[in-house]
Amino acid sequence: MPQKVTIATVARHARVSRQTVSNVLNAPHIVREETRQRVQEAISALGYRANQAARQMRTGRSRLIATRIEPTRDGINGSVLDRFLHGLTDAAGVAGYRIVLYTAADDTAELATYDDLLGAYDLDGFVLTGTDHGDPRTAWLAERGVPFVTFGRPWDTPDQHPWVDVDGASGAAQATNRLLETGHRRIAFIGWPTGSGVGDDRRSGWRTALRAAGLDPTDLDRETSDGIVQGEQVARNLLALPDPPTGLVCASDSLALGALRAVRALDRPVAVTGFDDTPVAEAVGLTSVSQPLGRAAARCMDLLTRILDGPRGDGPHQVLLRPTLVVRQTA
Amino acid sequence: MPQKVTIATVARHARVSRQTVSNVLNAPHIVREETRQRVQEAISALGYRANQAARQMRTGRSRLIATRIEPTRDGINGSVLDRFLHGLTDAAGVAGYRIVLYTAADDTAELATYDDLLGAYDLDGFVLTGTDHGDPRTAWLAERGVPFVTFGRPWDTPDQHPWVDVDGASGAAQATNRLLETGHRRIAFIGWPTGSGVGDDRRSGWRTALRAAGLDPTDLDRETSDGIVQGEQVARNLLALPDPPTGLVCASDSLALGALRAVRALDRPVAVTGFDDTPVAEAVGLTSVSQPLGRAAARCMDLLTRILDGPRGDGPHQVLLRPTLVVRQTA
DNA sequence: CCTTGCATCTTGAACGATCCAATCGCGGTG
DNA sequence: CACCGCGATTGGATCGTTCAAGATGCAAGG
Repeated sequence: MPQKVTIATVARHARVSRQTVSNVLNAPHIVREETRQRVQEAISALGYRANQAARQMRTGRSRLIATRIEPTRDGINGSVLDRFLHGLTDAAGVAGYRIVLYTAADDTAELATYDDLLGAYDLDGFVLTGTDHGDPRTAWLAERGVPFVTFGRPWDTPDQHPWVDVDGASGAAQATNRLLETGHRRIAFIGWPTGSGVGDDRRSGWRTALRAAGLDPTDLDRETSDGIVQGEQVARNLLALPDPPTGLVCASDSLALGALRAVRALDRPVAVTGFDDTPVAEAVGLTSVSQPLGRAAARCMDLLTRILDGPRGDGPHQVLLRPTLVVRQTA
Repeated sequence: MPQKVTIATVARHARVSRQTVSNVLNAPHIVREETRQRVQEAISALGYRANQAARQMRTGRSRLIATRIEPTRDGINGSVLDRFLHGLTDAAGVAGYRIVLYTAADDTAELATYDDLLGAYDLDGFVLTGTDHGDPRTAWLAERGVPFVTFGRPWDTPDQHPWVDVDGASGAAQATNRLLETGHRRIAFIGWPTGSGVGDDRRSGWRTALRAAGLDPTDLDRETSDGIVQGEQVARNLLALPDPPTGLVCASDSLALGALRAVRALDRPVAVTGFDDTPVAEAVGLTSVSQPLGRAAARCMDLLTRILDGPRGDGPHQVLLRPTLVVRQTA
């Protein structure tokens, strides 16, 4: 049973005072080089690790960042957050932080959880995902001066806080352009009801791309809630038009999967693209828009540490990343 | 800017000593009822929350539990861990713990991370997932007396530590029996190479079910690494036999998806079942074995808190849960 | 009336780090 | 030779909590 190694142990071993050891760790430049090395050797010889609890008590900083883990609603889209979370954990580790998870049934419960996490664990900051119009969470956090970054744009308030997002319009445009390049002229969009920031963004990309090609998007724009069944129904509907589309750009892989089912019933080929490049897309060979989740997570941590670790060279506080189109069999 | 509320603030407000407040929180039975209520009122009136860092420094307990988040290897199976993680976070919250994430490139890095987490954050325990034969992690942790639970059986050493697992043999047997009940007599198994605990377990379930029905599994047992392409290839091979199987029990949804592709090329119907009931299975209508991940996570936390929060009524330290078969179109 | 025991509550110290103010050594200056 | 300035180092106080030991009050027992 090895004795506990504290800063005092290291100090004795290197024949300096505790404060000098502390300085070596927190302000190396004010310690003479020779002394610094001696202390460093003692640290690694003894396997010393600063006790976070003690440090936190004194400094009020925990080096802990919270993020929420969702109850895998759809199951398909869940994997997006899963991958983001992995990237976040990685990036946090590099920056010397750790990710703490929490769940919340609804918004009220979530705010209560914030209070708890801040009060009991002295969390340094939050990473929020899936923000939508009029999100109460950002206001709550901003009000209390808690550092946070959102993955997802604040759709109402312009740039009140740091965020990272993926350009959904660009993604949808890329998918649409791919179809245009392969000769399609009648390209429909299957998306969510207007009103959701993410959904409207993707829709606008499709619309813009069509218009840029001199085509009219009227009649080809459909709205439905997310899901395979819904996608199939809407797609069937579209394909029964007098002048049916030959390409379907979908706002999610779930919708695209449904669309694929509708297409399979036909004898003519219809191109389909999805969104998010979920494992399902890869499995069934669905062309889909892939979000750079690892990079997004890294940028989130970057923005957050910039706030936490003091005013470093500024750079932008808002980051918009471009997704890429992964071309497979369906388009 | 509200003043920080400490145990001393509460003590003053309730006109008792700090220690009495502490007792109300940690050992309510030794405080007079009347006093207890007065303190409780002060606590809620002031919105007091015990500072974890200070508590941790004194007790050496952090109420933090670590678990690893994997780099979504296959992508399909990733969602299993995702759902488990969500359940774990929930269960931990109820028990008054929080989940901290970490990643690790390889086993050596993982052990180093353990050291770091224990040294710096004083973690209370670990939940390990995906244990396999001769896992170095369990030995390392056990050696140092660190509390941990594994989700997944230790396949070599019999019951050295608490674990929770899902009965893969039962799952495969259920899938096999379903096919037997619907009239199938030639039922093949597509699994992973022998040597992996999980894979062998599932294979044995299929074999046992066949034997119990008086059927001979010889010739119908196949081994391949996980993946859609691999599944397709092996299935095609099986279906080309002189006396081909009419049902395919697969060790994973990935393999089953591949098998489905092979089947689609045929004109006769062949039943296929998968394993893990991933979102993909639901998406394509694949019959699959569903693991009770939420319950598994809850049992993990239960076993862990039993170790951490002192000797409660024992009960078993090993839990084997039964999966259920989700019947869809493919079988 | 004093002792004993029990229940209840209070006081001082400790956990391990950082912050603060004071001290030390040392070469240069008046 | 006393003094100064400056960088490097030191000891003490501090964060908020729990532990260990001591104090208090009350009732029963001798």
